[in-house]
Amino acid sequence: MPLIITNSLTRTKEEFKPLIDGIVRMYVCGPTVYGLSHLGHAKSYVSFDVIVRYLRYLGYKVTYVQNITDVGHLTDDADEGEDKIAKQAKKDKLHPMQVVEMYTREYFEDMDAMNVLRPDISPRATGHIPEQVEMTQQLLTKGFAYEANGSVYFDVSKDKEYGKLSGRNLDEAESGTRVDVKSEKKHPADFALWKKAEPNHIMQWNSPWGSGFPGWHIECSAMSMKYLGETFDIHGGGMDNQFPHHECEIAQSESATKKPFVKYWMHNNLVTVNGQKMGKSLGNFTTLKDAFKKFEPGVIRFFILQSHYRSTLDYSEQAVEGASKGLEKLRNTVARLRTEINKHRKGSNDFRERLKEYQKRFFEAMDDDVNAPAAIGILFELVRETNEIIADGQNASHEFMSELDEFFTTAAETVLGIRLTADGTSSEGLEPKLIELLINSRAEARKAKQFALSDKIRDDLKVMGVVLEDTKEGTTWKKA
RNA sequence: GGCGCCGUACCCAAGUGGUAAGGGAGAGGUCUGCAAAACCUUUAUGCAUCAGUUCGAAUCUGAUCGGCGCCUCCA
Repeated sequence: MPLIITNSLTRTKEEFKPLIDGIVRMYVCGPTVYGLSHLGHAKSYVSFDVIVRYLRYLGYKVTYVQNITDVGHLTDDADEGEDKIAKQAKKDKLHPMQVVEMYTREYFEDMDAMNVLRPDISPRATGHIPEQVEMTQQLLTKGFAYEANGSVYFDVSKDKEYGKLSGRNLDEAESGTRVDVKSEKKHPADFALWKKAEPNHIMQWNSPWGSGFPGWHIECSAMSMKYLGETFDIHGGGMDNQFPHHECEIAQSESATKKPFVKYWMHNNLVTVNGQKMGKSLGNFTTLKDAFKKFEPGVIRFFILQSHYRSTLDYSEQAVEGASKGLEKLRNTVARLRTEINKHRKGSNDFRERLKEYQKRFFEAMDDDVNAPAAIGILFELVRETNEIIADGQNASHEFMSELDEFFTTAAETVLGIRLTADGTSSEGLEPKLIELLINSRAEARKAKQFALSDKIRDDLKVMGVVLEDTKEGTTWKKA
């Protein structure tokens, strides 16, 4: 079964065939580091994390590049207004690079917590000013750009294909646009490659056109092509970046190289709150740091994966709560399965054929445009069957149980990045030993029918955030 | 105004022509000193509405209603 993905460029599902056999070169638009990441960011980076994981599982050698935008995006429309990072810096009384450094660290911390694998290369825009200047120069030389008053703009009228990703044409954009025509630009859709800086602008660099800073789109073109080549396989990002950002990337890149820029464009959909986009401007966002106070990071990841990457996901605490319970169910079953394996039970392998069926369906779902929610659904069907086998199973063999465990591990942990053991529960250190001691004392009290004492131990532990659960096999504990 | 998306149970959410996945919540049950947890069973004759195509439609076509995204920085 081949892997099928939706290509935003052709608006169809296509079989995935990398340009070079066995190798995938992939770029995803990273964050602008002037604030904490929120759930919307998480949806994008978790989605592409699973795509990378699955490509690697399929045997591709993936080079995954994701930029850090630490300069150049403006607060305002029409290439005017303030630099967002500089604005935040002024507010916090910090140097812009301090702001950038701080939020870059926070970003990686949040992603690490959600088990998002780090990109192979995390290039920063400020570290690639020469590349951006060079590309701008190239576009000027080839006649696709013009200089105006110390700034350089891309001339969209020179690019016949401008609009092919977003499906809009320039005439309509012109009549419908709310952006005022800026005198410097020849056409309102022209966009800045390089912006002249005012003397008080902190972040500025020398260039052939005077001191300034790069425009919003050039960094992704310059950095992706530097590390992945002039044509590469996958470019990803949020749907809200499709226009103008990705459209402009295509325009400037293909004008500069005269080659196709990207084979497959993949766009993740947005997180909504009561049906509305979660975003900075609306102020309806929940930062990951805040979400992690209520939910384990793995739960947020699981919640995101229960919707398709191309669908919106409506956020509410109730919905995440549901995901949390579901994840716990999956983990409980796998944990129980693992203790059963060690009992070395003898039995038949009658379930093997059925397991193969589940495996087939799981990978078919993943092959169909990385349908993680469908794949998770299949995993839960297997969870129910696994529980049944454990409950009445004199007949499941040790070998079969091991295969089952192996599949759960591969599917959940390797492919989907879902940790099957809860974060923060460790068997190391003094703490678990002390809890075991208390559990044993409580067991003795119960045996002696001293229920007041046994209940007090249970209640006191609960206050400390340790929950005891009585099962047939004895008492287990976990952190609430 | 232009381009595009969506409407599936109380909540989240798969399914894009063959008779409604999955998770949560709810209900019933097993277990249990009690409680919790866990596990099992159950829960949409129907997929916004109306019409059409078809042997067959949540899925295709048209219309209507409702919600949203992009066209400003945004994942």
